[in-house]
Amino acid sequence: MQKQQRLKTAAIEKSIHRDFFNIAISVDCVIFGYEDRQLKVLLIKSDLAEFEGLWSLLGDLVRPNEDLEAAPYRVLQERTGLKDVYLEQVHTFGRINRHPSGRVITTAYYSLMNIKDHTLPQTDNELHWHNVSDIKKLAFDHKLILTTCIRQLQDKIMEHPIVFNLLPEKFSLRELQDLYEEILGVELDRRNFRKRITLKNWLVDLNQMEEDVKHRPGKLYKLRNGLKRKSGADKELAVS
Amino acid sequence: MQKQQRLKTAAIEKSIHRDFFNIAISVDCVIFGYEDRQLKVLLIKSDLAEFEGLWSLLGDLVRPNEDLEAAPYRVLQERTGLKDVYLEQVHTFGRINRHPSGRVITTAYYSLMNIKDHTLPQTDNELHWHNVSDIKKLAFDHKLILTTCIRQLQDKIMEHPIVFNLLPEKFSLRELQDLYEEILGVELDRRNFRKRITLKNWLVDLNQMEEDVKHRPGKLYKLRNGLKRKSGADKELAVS
DNA sequence: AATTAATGTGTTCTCAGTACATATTGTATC
DNA sequence: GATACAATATGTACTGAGAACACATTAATT
Repeated sequence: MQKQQRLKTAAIEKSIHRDFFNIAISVDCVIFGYEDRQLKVLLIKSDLAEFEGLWSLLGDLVRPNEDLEAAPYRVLQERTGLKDVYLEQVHTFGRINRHPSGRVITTAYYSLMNIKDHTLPQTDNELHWHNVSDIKKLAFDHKLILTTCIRQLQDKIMEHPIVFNLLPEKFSLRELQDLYEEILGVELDRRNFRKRITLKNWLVDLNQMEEDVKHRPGKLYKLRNGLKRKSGADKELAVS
Repeated sequence: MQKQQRLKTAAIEKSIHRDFFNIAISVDCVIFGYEDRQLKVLLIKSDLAEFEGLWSLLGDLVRPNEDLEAAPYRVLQERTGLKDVYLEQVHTFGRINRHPSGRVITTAYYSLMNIKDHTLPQTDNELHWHNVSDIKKLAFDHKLILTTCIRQLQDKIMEHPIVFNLLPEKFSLRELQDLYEEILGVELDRRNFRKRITLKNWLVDLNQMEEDVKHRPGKLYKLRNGLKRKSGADKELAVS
């Protein structure tokens, strides 16, 4: 077995020069947005013949001189212009035939952003927000990746103050509850929801009221300072 | 931006033939065991000059015709002879310089196995169990990987019946509690622990007693049928 | 037979989460 | 301007998991 370990190391060195070990690695970003009470995801038209007419996640190959964690940030900045976004690594997918052009293993990240804060580059009309609930089929294994990310998002939002990345700075409790209901796919009791949220001490009452609403305006809140993490994806930079 | 997408696909195709995109991908396995009230991990002596005298996790490059998820199973079988093990994907690590021999991105898995059930290959004296609490430094970024896996293990054991993979088939509640205390790094109240565990309905009372213990023997239990998953790592095979 | 050191079990308390009803406020309608 | 409407705002009782805590039981040792 010791021999095997040596072989392994030798193989790593050779892999830089031999086709045999050539496996590409990419990142794919599930970019969530929220608008009109709908959870949305940013997709781009696939340009592979195999997937004509299908949409796909935003992704790119990891560059040789780029940290893995840096790649999704780069993709996001290239596509949306956004720099400071919430990003989280979710899972790495590597079935042999998941990419028709060759062997590509991909690490999936999800990101949460406020759609209204930044308009998409107008030059690119192949880039659109899609309602998550309308998505039936995607290119590659991207539907599976999307599903995995949604599940992880659902598991996290009650414990961690992350959904606020999807909302404007000021929001009402009703807006917040709508968002939770949309992500979790369930209806929540208004009184209990308020209690749970206020108990967590995530919010600051701004002593302001909603404007331009049809009925009685609600109070406005914002996320408490210090809770907005740019990313949960930098485990690799943390102290060991 | 549309152009960029085309470039991306072209790049994927070229990457199979060009050195420029040559990034190797490996898997590393954090193989946990438990013996003498100590959480252990299986390590191998590193044979890289850069890491002389240091230990490292068991890993290998992913093969071109091998699903990513299959790689850690192969590594485990090669190293330990074990086939049916609990395996879970944890995180993918890809800092540029994490491997001295070249650019290698690695996906980390952890595994839980019962040390006594299978002796290690005697041929390989560079392969040993180490107490997790004694480990200070490892080769590569393997200490960080280990820490990440331990944290994930801690997060999971109260909700999911997985630690039983570390125990013999029959065990007493005291043994189980010792194991939980060792993994979590805390002391637990015996009465509350029993209540929490029995409430989950994971265990079957075997109506047998411990033998060869110095004092009053305790009852023996086993994991209920149907709860022992071989793996939680096959997300990619699940229904989308 | 007495001692020891473990196993085995029950009660109370706290707190988060759930179920549920009524008062209040601003808008829209007549 | 009075009324209806539709949303916001808030309080109370119930349930169940988890934590704090004390005493009886059993088998091995002396």
